Amino acid sequence: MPSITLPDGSRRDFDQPLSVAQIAAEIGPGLAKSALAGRIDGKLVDTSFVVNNDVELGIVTPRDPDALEVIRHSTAHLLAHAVKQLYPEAQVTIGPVIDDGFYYDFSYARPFTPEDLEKIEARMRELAKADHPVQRELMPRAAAVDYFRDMGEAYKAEIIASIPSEEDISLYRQHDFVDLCRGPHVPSTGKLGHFKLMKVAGAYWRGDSSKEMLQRIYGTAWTDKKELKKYLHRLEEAAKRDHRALGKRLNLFHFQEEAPGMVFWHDHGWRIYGVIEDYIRQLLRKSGYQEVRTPQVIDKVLWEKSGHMDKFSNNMFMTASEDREYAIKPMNCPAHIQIYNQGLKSYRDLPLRMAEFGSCHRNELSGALHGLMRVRGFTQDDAHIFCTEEQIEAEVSALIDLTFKVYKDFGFDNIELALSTRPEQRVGADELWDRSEAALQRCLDNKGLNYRLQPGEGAFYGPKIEFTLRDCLERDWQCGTVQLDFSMPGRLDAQFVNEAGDRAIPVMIHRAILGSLERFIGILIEHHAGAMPLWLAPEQVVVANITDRQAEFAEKVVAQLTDAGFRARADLRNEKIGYKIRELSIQRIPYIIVLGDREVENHQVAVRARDGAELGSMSVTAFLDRLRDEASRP
RNA sequence: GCCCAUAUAGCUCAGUCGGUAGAGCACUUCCUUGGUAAGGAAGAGGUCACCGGUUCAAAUCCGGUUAUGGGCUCCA
Repeated sequence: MPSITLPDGSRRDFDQPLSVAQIAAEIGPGLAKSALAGRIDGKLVDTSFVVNNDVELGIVTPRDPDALEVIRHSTAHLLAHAVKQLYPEAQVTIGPVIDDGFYYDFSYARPFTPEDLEKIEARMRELAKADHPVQRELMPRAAAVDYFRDMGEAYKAEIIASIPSEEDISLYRQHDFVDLCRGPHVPSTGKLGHFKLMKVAGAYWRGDSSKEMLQRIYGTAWTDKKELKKYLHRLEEAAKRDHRALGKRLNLFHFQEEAPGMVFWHDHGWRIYGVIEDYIRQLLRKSGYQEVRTPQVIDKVLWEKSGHMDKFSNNMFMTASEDREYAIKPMNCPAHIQIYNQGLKSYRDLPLRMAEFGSCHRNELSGALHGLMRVRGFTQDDAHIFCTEEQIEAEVSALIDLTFKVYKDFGFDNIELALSTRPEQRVGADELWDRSEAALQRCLDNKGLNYRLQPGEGAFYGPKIEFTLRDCLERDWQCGTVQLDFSMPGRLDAQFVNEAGDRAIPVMIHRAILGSLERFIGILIEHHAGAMPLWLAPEQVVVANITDRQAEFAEKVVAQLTDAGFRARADLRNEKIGYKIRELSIQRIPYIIVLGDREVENHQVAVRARDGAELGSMSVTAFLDRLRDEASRP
């Protein structure tokens, strides 16, 4: 007879098998009412699951971290239930849980409209209110295939038929709706309610772009009303930070129809770009890199040799002149090898670290473009390290440290790592892949870093470590990358003379820290909501006079600030001070200096910080000290 | 590239049933010299994304193209 260990360590013995729901009721009526699922020895089960041996049991209530998973999954079923009632000809396919919610893919003759979504959501609420019990049943696989095929659910039948095992299939039934599912689910639809349908989009059947397009309905679901509201609020906040809107408002950059995916940088945006470039450049010098610059247009022959034409010709911009075909440089590594190849290298030259603010163009699919985040023309903070196999670990280790430092300087502390291993389409012998994957893994392990394994996600020439940073809205951005490459140096004839006097092929490490400057600036804009930290702000100080009488003094103050290396200007327009302050505040200027007759008389400046704080009057020297202190970080 | 939606003044957006275009902000000029988030008045500003079709008549209806947005796919 079952003996149940509860999460608090207490044990209860029962003299007959009981369901999770019954056990919850034994513990307390409140618990029985709020039970959504059970967790048996760490595995989630339905509340109807019958316990007949000794286990550890947790009751999943809305307060349990696992509750969201169950609720979202069940809400996806509720969505499919409503769609089948309203549009019986629609076929169901899959409906998984995702970050913040769920989706369900349907096959239907026409796209769902926003009005359809409203109707569906209303029906979902009715079904939830009716509190239909959700029941699990088992069916042999072959019978399940027939069952769904007879219902006209060809996609479901296909999914079931592709499940390899011969074990029974579990189905979940609620009212007149039944779906294939592993579960678990909430005991009845009344447990659901804090959800909202978000949008419809197209999605390929089985994620394959050669297969038909389905209608995907996205929804969000939470354990209570407050959580749902919090999520919707977070979306609003994210929308307010959209770098495309801020880029326009702050006059940083624009895009236009004639150059899709290519940035027109305006003065202020280009200042940010320049500050970042200067920062990286100064870091490169300290870290033993040489900086180079390579051509934008290079004969296609080089790209054939490197293997890029083979794999990426669809995404490369081509041009021709005098019967020669050229590619617009999509990446910098082959060009860097050309520099490396000038002059015979010795093992004493290694490691040789070569960096470039590499301007690249890739003809990304039009539908993939997205503001600064996904562009066709961009600049990588790229570098390649030529080294021996023995040097890999030290180099990669230093790169990991360097990357963390850069992110920290830009205000990102929350960084995740991933190790991506050999993809299906690749160059190089498996033995090389074994060695390079092991080398990266050793680096991560030796540093004691946690990382996610991403099998098959490596580059075609080697495995990689990827750095993902999380911004203040908890969104993830993959930026940095360290890639090992045992193939390309050999393909492009890179060599060095080793200690024995023989020719050997160096290993190449590809690495970028920011990724692309364009994208990184987009991330910065959103992370800071346009209010760039002082050292990055395009305009650091604006000096505003109250009347014409202070114009001359204002110019003098600006000159002093500019001489000290700060980005400052005067706002001498014939406008009231309140008007100027409002406008400059909207422009997110870090410091506004207000000058009236008092300041002129005392030879002081009245300082107002971006957050609205008035810092009082001080001498220009004192203000400069403050600026220097703040801007010296990093 | 695929699915859906959108495109009107510099910006944000209205524009009903097909009858030649409207607001706020910004801009220009004038008045105002005002102490910490919008002072007042006047003025100028549009081939309604582009190409074609229907119609006596198209911002409006239809088709195509381009770009953008939300997804999918892709991402060296």
